Amino acid sequence: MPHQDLQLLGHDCGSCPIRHRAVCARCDADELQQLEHIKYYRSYQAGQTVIWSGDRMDFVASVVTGIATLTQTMEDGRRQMVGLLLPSDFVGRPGRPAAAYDVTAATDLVMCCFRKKPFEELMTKTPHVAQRLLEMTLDELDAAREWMLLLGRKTAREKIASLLSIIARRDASLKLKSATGAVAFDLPLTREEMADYLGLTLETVSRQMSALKRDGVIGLEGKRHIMVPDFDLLVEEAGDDSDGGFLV
Amino acid sequence: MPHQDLQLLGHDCGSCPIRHRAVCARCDADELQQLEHIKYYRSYQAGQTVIWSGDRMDFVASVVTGIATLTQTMEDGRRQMVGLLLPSDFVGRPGRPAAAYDVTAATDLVMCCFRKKPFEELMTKTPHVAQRLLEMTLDELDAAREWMLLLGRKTAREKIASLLSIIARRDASLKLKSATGAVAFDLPLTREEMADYLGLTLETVSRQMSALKRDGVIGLEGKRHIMVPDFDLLVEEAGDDSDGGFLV
DNA sequence: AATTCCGGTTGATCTACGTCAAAGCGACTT
DNA sequence: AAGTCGCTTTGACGTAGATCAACCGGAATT
Repeated sequence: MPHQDLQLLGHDCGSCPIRHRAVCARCDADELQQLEHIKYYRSYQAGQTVIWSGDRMDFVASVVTGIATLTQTMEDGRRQMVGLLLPSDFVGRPGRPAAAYDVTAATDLVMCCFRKKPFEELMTKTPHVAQRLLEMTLDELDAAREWMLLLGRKTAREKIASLLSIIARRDASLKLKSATGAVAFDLPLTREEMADYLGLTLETVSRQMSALKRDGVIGLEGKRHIMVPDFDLLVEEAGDDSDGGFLV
Repeated sequence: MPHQDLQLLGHDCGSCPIRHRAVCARCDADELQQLEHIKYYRSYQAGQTVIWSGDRMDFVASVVTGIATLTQTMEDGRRQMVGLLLPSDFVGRPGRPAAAYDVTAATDLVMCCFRKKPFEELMTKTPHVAQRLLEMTLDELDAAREWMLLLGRKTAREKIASLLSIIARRDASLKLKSATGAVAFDLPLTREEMADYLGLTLETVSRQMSALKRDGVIGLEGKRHIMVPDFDLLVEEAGDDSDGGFLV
Protein backbone atom coordinates (compact mmCIF):
# COMPACT_ATOMS: atom_id res chain seq x y z
CA MET A 1 0.00 0.00 0.00
CA PRO A 2 1.53 3.33 -1.02
CA HIS A 3 2.38 5.88 1.60
CA GLN A 4 -0.54 8.23 0.99
CA ASP A 5 -2.97 5.40 1.58
CA LEU A 6 -1.46 4.75 4.94
CA GLN A 7 -1.64 8.41 5.79
CA LEU A 8 -5.19 8.68 4.60
CA LEU A 9 -6.28 5.70 6.55
CA GLY A 10 -4.65 6.94 9.68
CA HIS A 11 -2.40 4.01 10.38
CA ASP A 12 1.02 5.65 10.22
CA CYS A 13 0.45 8.22 12.89
CA GLY A 14 0.86 6.46 16.19
CA SER A 15 3.13 9.24 17.37
CA CYS A 16 1.20 12.08 15.74
CA PRO A 17 0.90 14.96 18.21
CA ILE A 18 -2.36 16.26 16.82
CA ARG A 19 -5.75 14.68 16.76
CA HIS A 20 -5.85 12.48 13.73
CA ARG A 21 -8.51 13.42 11.24
CA ALA A 22 -8.52 10.81 8.51
CA VAL A 23 -11.84 9.23 7.65
CA CYS A 24 -11.43 5.68 8.66
CA ALA A 25 -8.95 5.50 11.49
CA ARG A 26 -10.97 2.75 13.09
CA CYS A 27 -12.29 0.89 10.09
CA ASP A 28 -11.83 -2.86 9.94
CA ALA A 29 -10.33 -4.72 7.00
CA ASP A 30 -13.65 -5.32 5.31
CA GLU A 31 -14.65 -1.68 5.43
CA LEU A 32 -11.25 -0.62 4.15
CA GLN A 33 -11.74 -3.03 1.29
CA GLN A 34 -15.00 -1.30 0.37
CA LEU A 35 -13.46 2.16 0.57
CA GLU A 36 -10.67 0.88 -1.66
CA HIS A 37 -13.21 0.24 -4.44
CA ILE A 38 -14.74 3.68 -4.57
CA LYS A 39 -11.69 5.84 -4.26
CA TYR A 40 -9.42 7.56 -6.76
CA TYR A 41 -6.72 10.22 -6.56
CA ARG A 42 -6.67 13.68 -8.08
CA SER A 43 -3.81 16.17 -8.28
CA TYR A 44 -4.00 19.94 -8.57
CA GLN A 45 -1.38 22.62 -9.07
CA ALA A 46 -0.93 25.48 -6.65
CA GLY A 47 -3.52 28.14 -7.42
CA GLN A 48 -5.85 25.81 -9.28
CA THR A 49 -9.50 25.75 -8.31
CA VAL A 50 -10.76 22.36 -7.19
CA ILE A 51 -14.45 23.27 -7.17
CA TRP A 52 -16.48 26.46 -7.47
CA SER A 53 -19.21 27.19 -5.00
CA GLY A 54 -22.48 25.93 -6.43
CA ASP A 55 -20.88 23.29 -8.64
CA ARG A 56 -22.23 19.81 -8.63
CA MET A 57 -20.04 17.72 -6.38
CA ASP A 58 -20.32 13.99 -6.76
CA PHE A 59 -17.49 13.03 -4.46
CA VAL A 60 -16.20 13.59 -0.97
CA ALA A 61 -12.46 13.72 -0.41
CA SER A 62 -9.57 13.75 1.98
CA VAL A 63 -6.42 15.81 1.54
CA VAL A 64 -3.39 13.56 1.08
CA THR A 65 -0.62 16.10 0.56
CA GLY A 66 -0.63 19.88 0.17
CA ILE A 67 -3.03 22.52 1.35
CA ALA A 68 -6.44 23.59 0.13
CA THR A 69 -8.62 26.52 1.17
CA LEU A 70 -12.37 27.02 1.41
CA THR A 71 -13.48 30.57 0.68
CA GLN A 72 -16.68 32.54 0.40
CA THR A 73 -16.98 35.57 -1.85
CA MET A 74 -19.52 38.40 -1.78
CA GLU A 75 -20.85 39.96 -5.01
CA ASP A 76 -18.54 42.95 -4.66
CA GLY A 77 -15.51 40.71 -4.32
CA ARG A 78 -14.91 40.74 -0.59
CA ARG A 79 -13.48 37.35 0.29
CA GLN A 80 -13.33 35.39 3.53
CA MET A 81 -11.56 32.12 3.96
CA VAL A 82 -13.73 29.75 6.00
CA GLY A 83 -11.64 26.61 5.96
CA LEU A 84 -8.00 25.61 5.69
CA LEU A 85 -7.52 21.97 4.74
CA LEU A 86 -4.29 20.26 5.70
CA PRO A 87 -3.34 16.65 5.00
CA SER A 88 -5.93 14.22 6.39
CA ASP A 89 -8.67 16.88 6.48
CA PHE A 90 -11.97 16.07 4.86
CA VAL A 91 -14.01 18.02 2.29
CA GLY A 92 -17.52 17.52 1.12
CA ARG A 93 -20.84 16.96 2.68
CA PRO A 94 -22.71 13.71 2.45
CA GLY A 95 -26.28 14.51 1.52
CA ARG A 96 -25.64 17.75 -0.34
CA PRO A 97 -25.42 17.78 -4.12
CA ALA A 98 -23.52 21.07 -4.62
CA ALA A 99 -20.41 22.64 -3.13
CA ALA A 100 -21.12 25.47 -0.73
CA TYR A 101 -17.70 27.12 -1.01
CA ASP A 102 -14.88 27.65 -3.47
CA VAL A 103 -12.18 25.07 -2.89
CA THR A 104 -8.73 26.12 -4.08
CA ALA A 105 -5.32 24.48 -4.01
CA ALA A 106 -3.03 26.77 -2.01
CA THR A 107 -0.05 24.56 -2.76
CA ASP A 108 0.32 21.59 -5.09
CA LEU A 109 -2.32 19.23 -3.84
CA VAL A 110 -3.25 15.57 -3.92
CA MET A 111 -6.69 14.53 -2.82
CA CYS A 112 -8.14 11.12 -2.29
CA CYS A 113 -11.71 11.20 -3.54
CA PHE A 114 -14.53 8.79 -2.75
CA ARG A 115 -17.48 8.62 -5.10
CA LYS A 116 -20.31 10.10 -3.12
CA LYS A 117 -23.16 7.72 -3.72
CA PRO A 118 -21.32 4.57 -2.61
CA PHE A 119 -19.66 6.48 0.20
CA GLU A 120 -23.07 7.46 1.53
CA GLU A 121 -24.21 3.88 1.26
CA LEU A 122 -21.17 2.71 3.16
CA MET A 123 -21.97 5.29 5.79
CA THR A 124 -25.46 3.96 6.39
CA LYS A 125 -24.09 0.47 6.81
CA THR A 126 -21.02 1.06 8.94
CA PRO A 127 -21.61 3.09 12.08
CA HIS A 128 -17.83 3.57 12.44
CA VAL A 129 -17.61 5.78 9.42
CA ALA A 130 -20.54 8.00 10.37
CA GLN A 131 -19.22 8.33 13.89
CA ARG A 132 -15.73 9.14 12.73
CA LEU A 133 -17.16 11.73 10.38
CA LEU A 134 -19.21 13.19 13.21
CA GLU A 135 -16.10 13.45 15.35
CA MET A 136 -14.22 15.20 12.57
CA THR A 137 -17.08 17.56 11.89
CA LEU A 138 -17.30 18.45 15.56
CA ASP A 139 -13.56 19.18 15.55
CA GLU A 140 -14.06 21.43 12.57
CA LEU A 141 -16.92 23.17 14.29
CA ASP A 142 -14.67 23.84 17.28
CA ALA A 143 -12.00 25.21 14.98
CA ALA A 144 -14.59 27.40 13.28
CA ARG A 145 -15.69 28.78 16.65
CA GLU A 146 -12.12 29.52 17.70
CA TRP A 147 -11.78 31.25 14.35
CA MET A 148 -14.92 33.30 15.06
CA LEU A 149 -13.35 34.63 18.25
CA LEU A 150 -10.30 35.57 16.22
CA LEU A 151 -12.34 37.37 13.54
CA GLY A 152 -14.67 39.13 15.93
CA ARG A 153 -12.46 40.21 18.78
CA LYS A 154 -8.74 39.94 18.15
CA THR A 155 -6.42 42.74 17.05
CA ALA A 156 -4.44 42.45 13.82
CA ARG A 157 -1.29 41.51 15.72
CA GLU A 158 -3.13 38.82 17.70
CA LYS A 159 -4.68 37.49 14.51
CA ILE A 160 -1.29 37.07 12.86
CA ALA A 161 0.21 35.44 15.94
CA SER A 162 -2.78 33.10 16.15
CA LEU A 163 -2.48 32.05 12.53
CA LEU A 164 1.23 31.44 12.84
CA SER A 165 0.77 29.29 15.92
CA ILE A 166 -2.06 27.33 14.30
CA ILE A 167 0.10 26.54 11.29
CA ALA A 168 3.12 25.76 13.43
CA ARG A 169 1.09 23.38 15.57
CA ARG A 170 -0.16 21.42 12.60
CA ASP A 171 3.11 21.37 10.74
CA ALA A 172 5.14 18.24 11.15
CA SER A 173 8.48 20.01 11.06
CA LEU A 174 7.45 21.47 14.39
CA LYS A 175 8.76 18.39 16.07
CA LEU A 176 12.36 19.08 15.11
CA LYS A 177 13.18 21.59 17.80
CA SER A 178 10.26 21.35 20.17
CA ALA A 179 12.45 20.55 23.17
CA THR A 180 13.93 24.05 23.23
CA GLY A 181 10.64 25.85 22.55
CA ALA A 182 11.91 26.98 19.15
CA VAL A 183 10.07 26.13 15.95
CA ALA A 184 10.61 26.81 12.26
CA PHE A 185 8.31 26.25 9.33
CA ASP A 186 7.35 27.47 5.88
CA LEU A 187 4.24 29.55 5.41
CA PRO A 188 1.98 27.79 2.91
CA LEU A 189 -0.02 30.97 2.26
CA THR A 190 0.60 34.27 0.47
CA ARG A 191 0.03 37.51 2.37
CA GLU A 192 -3.26 37.87 0.54
CA GLU A 193 -4.41 34.40 1.57
CA MET A 194 -3.41 35.17 5.14
CA ALA A 195 -5.48 38.34 4.92
CA ASP A 196 -8.48 36.36 3.66
CA TYR A 197 -8.05 33.98 6.54
CA LEU A 198 -7.85 36.74 9.12
CA GLY A 199 -10.37 39.27 7.84
CA LEU A 200 -7.62 41.86 7.19
CA THR A 201 -6.01 43.47 4.15
CA LEU A 202 -2.73 42.18 2.83
CA GLU A 203 -1.04 45.47 3.74
CA THR A 204 -2.00 45.09 7.38
CA VAL A 205 -0.76 41.51 7.35
CA SER A 206 2.56 42.64 5.95
CA ARG A 207 2.91 45.46 8.47
CA GLN A 208 2.13 43.21 11.43
CA MET A 209 4.53 40.55 10.22
CA SER A 210 7.22 43.23 10.11
CA ALA A 211 6.25 44.38 13.59
CA LEU A 212 6.46 40.85 15.02
CA LYS A 213 9.86 40.50 13.38
CA ARG A 214 11.04 43.88 14.72
CA ASP A 215 9.93 42.81 18.22
CA GLY A 216 11.81 39.52 18.02
CA VAL A 217 8.71 37.33 18.26
CA ILE A 218 9.48 35.74 14.90
CA GLY A 219 12.38 35.64 12.47
CA LEU A 220 11.88 35.82 8.71
CA GLU A 221 14.10 34.18 6.12
CA GLY A 222 12.92 35.25 2.70
CA LYS A 223 9.19 35.87 2.68
CA ARG A 224 7.97 32.46 3.62
CA HIS A 225 10.28 30.79 6.09
CA ILE A 226 9.33 31.58 9.69
CA MET A 227 11.52 30.97 12.71
CA VAL A 228 9.96 31.17 16.13
CA PRO A 229 12.56 31.41 18.90
CA ASP A 230 10.00 30.93 21.70
CA PHE A 231 6.71 29.28 20.82
CA ASP A 232 5.12 30.17 24.15
CA LEU A 233 5.78 33.84 23.50
CA LEU A 234 4.02 33.56 20.15
CA VAL A 235 1.03 31.88 21.78
CA GLU A 236 0.94 34.66 24.35
CA GLU A 237 0.87 37.23 21.57
CA ALA A 238 -2.07 35.34 20.11
CA GLY A 239 -4.09 36.08 23.23
CA ASP A 240 -5.37 32.51 23.50
CA ASP A 241 -6.50 31.37 26.89
CA SER A 242 -7.29 27.88 25.67
CA ASP A 243 -5.14 24.83 26.20
CA GLY A 244 -3.21 25.37 23.02
CA GLY A 245 -6.20 25.14 20.75
CA PHE A 246 -6.90 21.47 21.27
CA LEU A 247 -9.78 20.77 23.55
CA VAL A 248 -10.33 17.50 25.34
CA MET B 1 -47.24 13.20 25.14
CA PRO B 2 -46.77 16.85 26.20
CA HIS B 3 -46.21 19.49 23.59
CA GLN B 4 -42.50 19.98 24.15
CA ASP B 5 -41.88 16.31 23.47
CA LEU B 6 -43.59 16.59 20.16
CA GLN B 7 -41.52 19.62 19.29
CA LEU B 8 -38.35 17.95 20.42
CA LEU B 9 -39.04 14.89 18.42
CA GLY B 10 -39.80 16.90 15.34
CA HIS B 11 -43.28 15.63 14.66
CA ASP B 12 -45.28 18.83 14.91
CA CYS B 13 -43.39 20.75 12.27
CA GLY B 14 -44.66 19.48 8.96
CA SER B 15 -45.16 23.04 7.78
CA CYS B 16 -42.03 24.46 9.40
CA PRO B 17 -40.26 26.72 6.90
CA ILE B 18 -36.82 26.08 8.32
CA ARG B 19 -34.74 22.98 8.32
CA HIS B 20 -35.76 20.95 11.28
CA ARG B 21 -33.01 20.25 13.76
CA ALA B 22 -34.35 17.96 16.47
CA VAL B 23 -32.30 14.90 17.31
CA CYS B 24 -34.56 12.09 16.43
CA ALA B 25 -36.82 13.20 13.63
CA ARG B 26 -36.45 9.82 12.05
CA CYS B 27 -36.25 7.54 15.05
CA ASP B 28 -38.55 4.57 15.22
CA ALA B 29 -40.77 3.75 18.18
CA ASP B 30 -38.21 1.53 19.84
CA GLU B 31 -35.49 4.15 19.67
CA LEU B 32 -37.84 6.81 20.98
CA GLN B 33 -38.63 4.49 23.83
CA GLN B 34 -34.96 4.29 24.72
CA LEU B 35 -34.48 8.06 24.51
CA GLU B 36 -37.51 8.36 26.76
CA HIS B 37 -35.66 6.52 29.53
CA ILE B 38 -32.57 8.68 29.64
CA LYS B 39 -34.07 12.11 29.33
CA TYR B 40 -35.13 14.77 31.80
CA TYR B 41 -36.07 18.44 31.57
CA ARG B 42 -34.33 21.43 33.07
CA SER B 43 -35.49 25.05 33.23
CA TYR B 44 -33.39 28.19 33.50
CA GLN B 45 -34.28 31.83 33.98
CA ALA B 46 -33.20 34.50 31.53
CA GLY B 47 -29.61 35.46 32.26
CA GLN B 48 -28.80 32.28 34.14
CA THR B 49 -25.70 30.34 33.18
CA VAL B 50 -26.37 26.78 32.10
CA ILE B 51 -22.73 25.65 32.06
CA TRP B 52 -19.37 27.35 32.33
CA SER B 53 -16.65 26.57 29.86
CA GLY B 54 -14.47 23.82 31.29
CA ASP B 55 -17.19 22.38 33.53
CA ARG B 56 -17.80 18.68 33.54
CA MET B 57 -20.77 18.02 31.31
CA ASP B 58 -22.46 14.68 31.73
CA PHE B 59 -25.39 15.29 29.44
CA VAL B 60 -26.23 16.42 25.95
CA ALA B 61 -29.38 18.43 25.38
CA SER B 62 -31.87 19.92 22.99
CA VAL B 63 -33.50 23.32 23.42
CA VAL B 64 -37.26 22.96 23.91
CA THR B 65 -38.33 26.57 24.41
CA GLY B 66 -36.37 29.80 24.77
CA ILE B 67 -32.95 30.82 23.54
CA ALA B 68 -29.46 30.01 24.75
CA THR B 69 -26.10 31.39 23.69
CA LEU B 70 -22.62 29.90 23.44
CA THR B 71 -19.86 32.39 24.16
CA GLN B 72 -16.10 32.44 24.42
CA THR B 73 -14.28 34.90 26.66
CA MET B 74 -10.66 36.03 26.59
CA GLU B 75 -8.69 36.69 29.80
CA ASP B 76 -9.16 40.44 29.44
CA GLY B 77 -12.92 40.05 29.11
CA ARG B 78 -13.42 40.39 25.38
CA ARG B 79 -16.39 38.19 24.51
CA GLN B 80 -17.52 36.58 21.29
CA MET B 81 -20.72 34.68 20.87
CA VAL B 82 -20.08 31.52 18.84
CA GLY B 83 -23.48 29.89 18.90
CA LEU B 84 -27.12 30.89 19.18
CA LEU B 85 -29.41 28.02 20.15
CA LEU B 86 -33.06 28.21 19.23
CA PRO B 87 -35.73 25.61 19.95
CA SER B 88 -34.77 22.17 18.58
CA ASP B 89 -31.05 23.06 18.47
CA PHE B 90 -28.63 20.68 20.09
CA VAL B 91 -25.86 21.32 22.64
CA GLY B 92 -23.09 19.10 23.82
CA ARG B 93 -20.54 16.93 22.25
CA PRO B 94 -20.60 13.19 22.50
CA GLY B 95 -17.11 12.04 23.40
CA ARG B 96 -16.00 15.14 25.25
CA PRO B 97 -16.15 15.30 29.04
CA ALA B 98 -16.09 19.09 29.51
CA ALA B 99 -17.95 22.03 28.02
CA ALA B 100 -15.89 24.10 25.60
CA TYR B 101 -18.00 27.27 25.87
CA ASP B 102 -20.13 29.17 28.33
CA VAL B 103 -23.77 28.34 27.76
CA THR B 104 -26.19 31.02 28.94
CA ALA B 105 -29.97 31.36 28.89
CA ALA B 106 -30.77 34.49 26.86
CA THR B 107 -34.46 34.14 27.65
CA ASP B 108 -36.28 31.79 29.99
CA LEU B 109 -35.22 28.41 28.77
CA VAL B 110 -36.31 24.79 28.88
CA MET B 111 -33.90 22.13 27.80
CA CYS B 112 -34.42 18.44 27.29
CA CYS B 113 -31.30 16.69 28.55
CA PHE B 114 -30.13 13.18 27.77
CA ARG B 115 -27.67 11.52 30.12
CA LYS B 116 -24.49 11.33 28.13
CA LYS B 117 -23.28 7.81 28.74
CA PRO B 118 -26.48 6.06 27.66
CA PHE B 119 -26.94 8.55 24.83
CA GLU B 120 -23.52 7.62 23.48
CA GLU B 121 -24.37 3.96 23.77
CA LEU B 122 -27.61 4.52 21.91
CA MET B 123 -25.61 6.32 19.24
CA THR B 124 -23.31 3.37 18.64
CA LYS B 125 -26.31 1.10 18.26
CA THR B 126 -28.64 3.20 16.13
CA PRO B 127 -27.13 4.62 12.96
CA HIS B 128 -30.11 6.99 12.62
CA VAL B 129 -29.12 9.01 15.62
CA ALA B 130 -25.47 9.37 14.66
CA GLN B 131 -26.45 10.31 11.13
CA ARG B 132 -29.01 12.83 12.29
CA LEU B 133 -26.42 14.31 14.60
CA LEU B 134 -23.93 14.49 11.76
CA GLU B 135 -26.47 16.30 9.61
CA MET B 136 -27.17 18.78 12.37
CA THR B 137 -23.50 19.34 13.03
CA LEU B 138 -22.86 19.96 9.35
CA ASP B 139 -25.68 22.51 9.35
CA GLU B 140 -24.10 24.20 12.32
CA LEU B 141 -20.74 24.20 10.58
CA ASP B 142 -22.32 25.92 7.59
CA ALA B 143 -23.91 28.48 9.88
CA ALA B 144 -20.56 29.04 11.57
CA ARG B 145 -18.92 29.65 8.21
CA GLU B 146 -21.59 32.10 7.14
CA TRP B 147 -20.99 33.78 10.48
CA MET B 148 -17.25 33.93 9.77
CA LEU B 149 -17.92 35.85 6.56
CA LEU B 150 -20.05 38.23 8.58
CA LEU B 151 -17.39 38.74 11.25
CA GLY B 152 -14.47 39.06 8.86
CA ARG B 153 -15.84 41.10 6.01
CA LYS B 154 -19.17 42.77 6.63
CA THR B 155 -19.71 46.37 7.72
CA ALA B 156 -21.55 47.17 10.95
CA ARG B 157 -24.75 47.95 9.04
CA GLU B 158 -24.55 44.70 7.08
CA LYS B 159 -23.89 42.78 10.27
CA ILE B 160 -27.02 44.14 11.92
CA ALA B 161 -29.16 43.50 8.85
CA SER B 162 -27.78 39.95 8.65
CA LEU B 163 -28.57 39.23 12.29
CA LEU B 164 -32.09 40.59 11.97
CA SER B 165 -32.79 38.50 8.91
CA ILE B 166 -31.35 35.38 10.54
CA ILE B 167 -33.60 35.82 13.56
CA ALA B 168 -36.61 36.69 11.42
CA ARG B 169 -36.09 33.59 9.30
CA ARG B 170 -36.00 31.29 12.27
CA ASP B 171 -38.85 32.92 14.13
CA ALA B 172 -42.20 31.27 13.73
CA SER B 173 -44.14 34.52 13.84
CA LEU B 174 -42.54 35.24 10.49
CA LYS B 175 -45.29 33.28 8.85
CA LEU B 176 -47.98 35.75 9.78
CA LYS B 177 -47.39 38.27 7.04
CA SER B 178 -44.98 36.56 4.71
CA ALA B 179 -47.24 36.94 1.68
CA THR B 180 -46.74 40.72 1.60
CA GLY B 181 -43.00 40.60 2.26
CA ALA B 182 -43.52 42.20 5.66
CA VAL B 183 -42.38 40.55 8.88
CA ALA B 184 -42.49 41.42 12.57
CA PHE B 185 -40.82 39.77 15.52
CA ASP B 186 -39.35 40.35 18.96
CA LEU B 187 -35.61 40.55 19.41
CA PRO B 188 -34.57 37.91 21.90
CA LEU B 189 -31.21 39.61 22.56
CA THR B 190 -30.05 42.76 24.32
CA ARG B 191 -27.90 45.24 22.41
CA GLU B 192 -24.89 43.88 24.23
CA GLU B 193 -25.68 40.31 23.22
CA MET B 194 -26.16 41.46 19.65
CA ALA B 195 -22.75 43.13 19.86
CA ASP B 196 -21.20 39.91 21.14
CA TYR B 197 -22.80 38.05 18.27
CA LEU B 198 -21.54 40.53 15.67
CA GLY B 199 -18.09 41.43 16.95
CA LEU B 200 -19.12 45.04 17.59
CA THR B 201 -19.67 47.28 20.61
CA LEU B 202 -23.16 47.84 21.94
CA GLU B 203 -22.94 51.53 21.00
CA THR B 204 -22.30 50.70 17.37
CA VAL B 205 -25.20 48.26 17.42
CA SER B 206 -27.47 50.93 18.82
CA ARG B 207 -26.34 53.52 16.28
CA GLN B 208 -26.82 51.18 13.34
CA MET B 209 -30.24 50.11 14.55
CA SER B 210 -31.18 53.80 14.66
CA ALA B 211 -29.76 54.28 11.17
CA LEU B 212 -31.76 51.35 9.74
CA LYS B 213 -34.85 52.80 11.40
CA ARG B 214 -34.14 56.29 10.04
CA ASP B 215 -33.73 54.80 6.55
CA GLY B 216 -37.02 52.92 6.76
CA VAL B 217 -35.49 49.46 6.53
CA ILE B 218 -36.95 48.51 9.90
CA GLY B 219 -39.48 49.89 12.34
CA LEU B 220 -38.96 49.83 16.08
CA GLU B 221 -41.70 49.57 18.67
CA GLY B 222 -40.14 49.88 22.08
CA LYS B 223 -36.61 48.52 22.12
CA ARG B 224 -37.31 44.96 21.18
CA HIS B 225 -40.16 44.70 18.72
CA ILE B 226 -38.95 44.87 15.13
CA MET B 227 -41.15 45.44 12.11
CA VAL B 228 -39.70 44.80 8.68
CA PRO B 229 -41.82 46.31 5.90
CA ASP B 230 -39.87 44.61 3.12
CA PHE B 231 -37.89 41.52 4.01
CA ASP B 232 -36.07 41.45 0.66
CA LEU B 233 -34.76 44.95 1.30
CA LEU B 234 -33.39 43.82 4.65
CA VAL B 235 -31.69 40.84 3.03
CA GLU B 236 -30.18 43.16 0.46
CA GLU B 237 -28.80 45.35 3.22
CA ALA B 238 -27.25 42.23 4.70
CA GLY B 239 -25.13 41.80 1.57
CA ASP B 240 -25.85 38.09 1.32
CA ASP B 241 -25.49 36.53 -2.06
CA SER B 242 -26.57 33.12 -0.86
CA ASP B 243 -30.00 31.60 -1.37
CA GLY B 244 -31.37 33.08 1.78
CA GLY B 245 -28.88 31.44 4.08
CA PHE B 246 -30.21 27.93 3.69
CA LEU B 247 -28.11 25.84 1.43
CA VAL B 248 -30.01 22.99 -0.10
C1' DA C 1 21.86 42.22 -19.28
C1' DA C 2 17.56 44.23 -19.76
C1' DT C 3 12.49 43.48 -19.06
C1' DT C 4 8.59 41.99 -17.03
C1' DC C 5 6.02 39.97 -13.49
C1' DC C 6 4.43 38.83 -9.06
C1' DG C 7 4.41 38.97 -4.37
C1' DG C 8 5.82 41.79 -0.74
C1' DT C 9 6.99 46.13 1.83
C1' DT C 10 6.43 50.78 3.26
C1' DG C 11 4.45 55.45 3.51
C1' DA C 12 0.64 59.00 3.70
C1' DT C 13 -3.90 59.66 4.46
C1' DC C 14 -8.78 58.51 5.43
C1' DT C 15 -12.65 56.54 7.93
C1' DA C 16 -15.50 53.18 10.32
C1' DC C 17 -15.79 51.85 14.47
C1' DG C 18 -14.26 51.99 19.37
C1' DT C 19 -13.99 54.65 23.68
C1' DC C 20 -15.51 57.66 27.08
C1' DA C 21 -19.15 60.24 28.94
C1' DA C 22 -23.78 61.96 29.65
C1' DA C 23 -28.45 61.56 29.53
C1' DG C 24 -33.19 59.16 28.42
C1' DC C 25 -36.69 55.91 29.64
C1' DG C 26 -39.57 52.25 31.24
C1' DA C 27 -40.24 49.11 35.24
C1' DC C 28 -39.91 48.32 40.01
C1' DT C 29 -39.25 49.68 44.93
C1' DT C 30 -40.01 52.68 48.85
C1' DA D 1 -44.01 60.97 43.78
C1' DA D 2 -39.39 60.22 44.11
C1' DG D 3 -35.56 57.20 43.64
C1' DT D 4 -33.00 53.68 41.50
C1' DC D 5 -31.74 50.06 38.37
C1' DG D 6 -30.95 48.04 33.75
C1' DC D 7 -30.97 48.83 29.27
C1' DT D 8 -30.60 52.04 25.54
C1' DT D 9 -29.54 56.18 22.98
C1' DT D 10 -26.70 59.94 21.57
C1' DG D 11 -22.62 62.94 21.35
C1' DA D 12 -17.59 64.12 21.11
C1' DC D 13 -13.38 62.39 20.18
C1' DG D 14 -9.55 58.96 19.32
C1' DT D 15 -7.47 55.16 16.79
C1' DA D 16 -6.72 50.67 14.43
C1' DG D 17 -6.85 49.26 10.30
C1' DA D 18 -8.36 50.34 5.33
C1' DT D 19 -7.20 52.67 1.18
C1' DC D 20 -4.33 54.56 -2.27
C1' DA D 21 0.09 54.75 -4.11
C1' DA D 22 4.96 54.12 -4.67
C1' DC D 23 8.65 51.14 -4.56
C1' DC D 24 11.45 46.70 -3.81
C1' DG D 25 13.55 42.28 -5.11
C1' DG D 26 13.89 37.73 -6.79
C1' DA D 27 12.63 34.60 -10.60
C1' DA D 28 11.33 33.83 -15.10
C1' DT D 29 11.58 35.56 -20.16
C1' DT D 30 13.71 37.71 -23.93
